[in-house]
Amino acid sequence: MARANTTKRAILDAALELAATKGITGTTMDEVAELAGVAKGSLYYNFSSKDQLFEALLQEGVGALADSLRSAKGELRGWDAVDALVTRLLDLIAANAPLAKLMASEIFRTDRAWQETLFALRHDALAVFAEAIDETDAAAGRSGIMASGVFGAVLMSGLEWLVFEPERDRDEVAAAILATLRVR
Amino acid sequence: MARANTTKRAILDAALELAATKGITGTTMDEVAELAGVAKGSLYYNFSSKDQLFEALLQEGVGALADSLRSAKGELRGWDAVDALVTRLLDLIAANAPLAKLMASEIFRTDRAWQETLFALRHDALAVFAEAIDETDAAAGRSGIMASGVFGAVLMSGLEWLVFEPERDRDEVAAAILATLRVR
DNA sequence: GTCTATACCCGGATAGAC
DNA sequence: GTCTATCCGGGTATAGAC
Repeated sequence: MARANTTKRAILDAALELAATKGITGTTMDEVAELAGVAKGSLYYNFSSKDQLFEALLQEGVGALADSLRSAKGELRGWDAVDALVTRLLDLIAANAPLAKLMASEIFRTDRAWQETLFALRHDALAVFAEAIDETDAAAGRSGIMASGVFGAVLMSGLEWLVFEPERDRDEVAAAILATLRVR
Repeated sequence: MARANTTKRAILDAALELAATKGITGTTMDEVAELAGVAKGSLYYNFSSKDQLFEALLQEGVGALADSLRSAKGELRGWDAVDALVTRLLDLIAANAPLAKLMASEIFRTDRAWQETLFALRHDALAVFAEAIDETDAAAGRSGIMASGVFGAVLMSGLEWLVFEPERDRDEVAAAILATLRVR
């Protein structure tokens, strides 16, 4: 069982790294097995199919993201909370760029086997932003759209930074994002 | 030649529609041929490969997007220009949701045959936003990051609207996006 | 310029030994 | 629980008739 868990871990890590650059459909089970250092048979011992492997991967990754956002909000309210969430999300993206890339490319796909799962996870993460925005005076019953906007701004700026301008430092990027948003 | 052009058009339209939901890798040439109403051989007569077909598709789509943004900016400067660009981009997304989905999923891929092409197009589109931001007093040498943020906010809010909350009306969505941004 | 038919390979999944 | 070997469907691309 401990053995199984470390194998599972290796498989999930390999799958994430490959999918971040090649996409999920573009990643083959052979490649995952090779990078994980296990035989292909072991993939299918630990996961029932390729779809189920990537569903587990997204569940773990996006679930952890939502949890971290919730803890970042803590007792903060309104724009203060949005400010803290933006910064936390940027740090999460920086610490897990492969997951961020994968989210960016999967978030609007509606044909996947794991669609329901991803939709729920996406909702959990955005709900934290929406909740904070609802505590401001700008929400006006459209905090869902606004939450997506803030999330999208951070995601795209964060990946722009990591992929195309990695020489910049984190504080500068955080400040740039906050400068475009009506925070405070 | 006129014949070839209409065939090309049908192929490109079919390819875009399919790729918007299934992704490029997940779209097969057989499916494109069937939806376009032509035989598979005609695909390869008009485009040398699947990669080249999708490169042409992105070139056409993102190129037109950049042109439209530039014309929306016109003589406007600073926050007024950002405001106009946000609204125009939202309209472009609404009018061409499949392209918007495709962009969202392809923009951070770095392993594609058409990587160079897409990078240049992406730069053209973002440059219009960056230029407007540079005309404000908030740029501080980081207009590239800020432009990505604004673009990401509009793209994600726009797709949130079209994919998950289509009952809202366009003006409401535009207002919600602008309300999250420090415009004016 | 468009079609049908086919070559060829690669990817997901399974069987069964160890 | 992990391996190797293999099956089989489906995918890109090409050949050649019309």
